[in-house]
Amino acid sequence: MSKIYKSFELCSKFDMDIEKTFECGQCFRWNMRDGVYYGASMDKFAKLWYEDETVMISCVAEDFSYWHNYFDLDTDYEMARKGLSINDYMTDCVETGAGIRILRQDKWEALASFIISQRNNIPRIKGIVEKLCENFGDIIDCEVDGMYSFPTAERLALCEVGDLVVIRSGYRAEYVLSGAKAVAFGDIDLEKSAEKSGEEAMADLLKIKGVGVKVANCVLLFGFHHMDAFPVDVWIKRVLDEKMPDDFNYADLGKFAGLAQQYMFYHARNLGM
DNA sequence: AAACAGGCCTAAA
DNA sequence: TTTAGGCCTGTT
Repeated sequence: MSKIYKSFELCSKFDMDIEKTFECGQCFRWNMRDGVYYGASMDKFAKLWYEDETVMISCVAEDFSYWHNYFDLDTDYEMARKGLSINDYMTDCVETGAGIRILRQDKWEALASFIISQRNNIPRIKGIVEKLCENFGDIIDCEVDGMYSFPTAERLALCEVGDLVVIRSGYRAEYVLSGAKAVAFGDIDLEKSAEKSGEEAMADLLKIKGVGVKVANCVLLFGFHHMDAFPVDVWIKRVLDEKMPDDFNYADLGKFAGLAQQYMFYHARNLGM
C-alpha cells in the first residue's frame, strides 16, 4: 500500500447515521466489519466509524473534500426535513429515517448500478456490482484486499454482452452496455444533464435502452442530486396505496420529496410498512 | 417448487 | 395510450 490514508473528523453523529445512510438502499458498495463501514465510490476508498459523538473517516487526504461532498455535508437536513411530516405516517418515517443523508454519488456509477437494480433484491444487486468491479475495474490501493474501482463507462463500452456473463446480471447486461456506450460515445453527457431541469434530464436518461422512469428517477436523486426526484418502486407503491391519501401528490412534499421517499423506503423495509 | 425480487422492452389492442 | 407477457438469476 503506497497511498497514505489518514483519519479525519467528518461530522457529528447527529448529522449522519452511517448505518442508515449506507443500508437504506441508495448505494451498493459499502459493508460493515467490526463496527466500521468500508467501501468505495468510483476509484476512491474510505472507512467510516463512530468515535464518541463524531463520525470519523479514513481516506487519502486529497480526497477529503470529495467525501465531504459525497456525504452531502453542505446541505442542512434539519431544514430539509421541515415540511415532510404531512401526516402521521410521514411523521413516523421522518422520525425513523433521522440521520439518513442522500449521497452525491458518481453519476455514471449511479446510472449503471440502478440499471442493474431492476427486478432484483439488494443482496443480489451488491453481488453483481461487486463482480462488475472485480472483473472490469482496477485494484484500489488500500488496506482491504480485493477492493476494485467501479469500471468507467469507457472501459465497459469496449465489452460485448458475452463479456458480461461473469457478473451474472442476466438480461440487464445488454442494458448496462447500452448505458456505457451512451456515456462513452457522448450520446448523453451526464454532467450536463444533471444541470438541466428534472424533465429534461429525465428525457435524456430515458433515451438509454434499459432505463425506464423508475431507474431514471433513481439516477436523478442519487446521481444528479435532484432532491425533488421521487422514485416509485414496489415498496413505495405499497406505501402510497396503503398509507397515503388517494389524492396525495409527491410534489406536495416540495423540493425535498426525494428525501421523504428515502425515509418512506427505509421505514417500510425496516418496520414492515 | 412456484413465486417473487427496488423494471423494462416489445407487441398488440 | 394502456396492457400483457417475457426476461436472467438467485433465494425462499
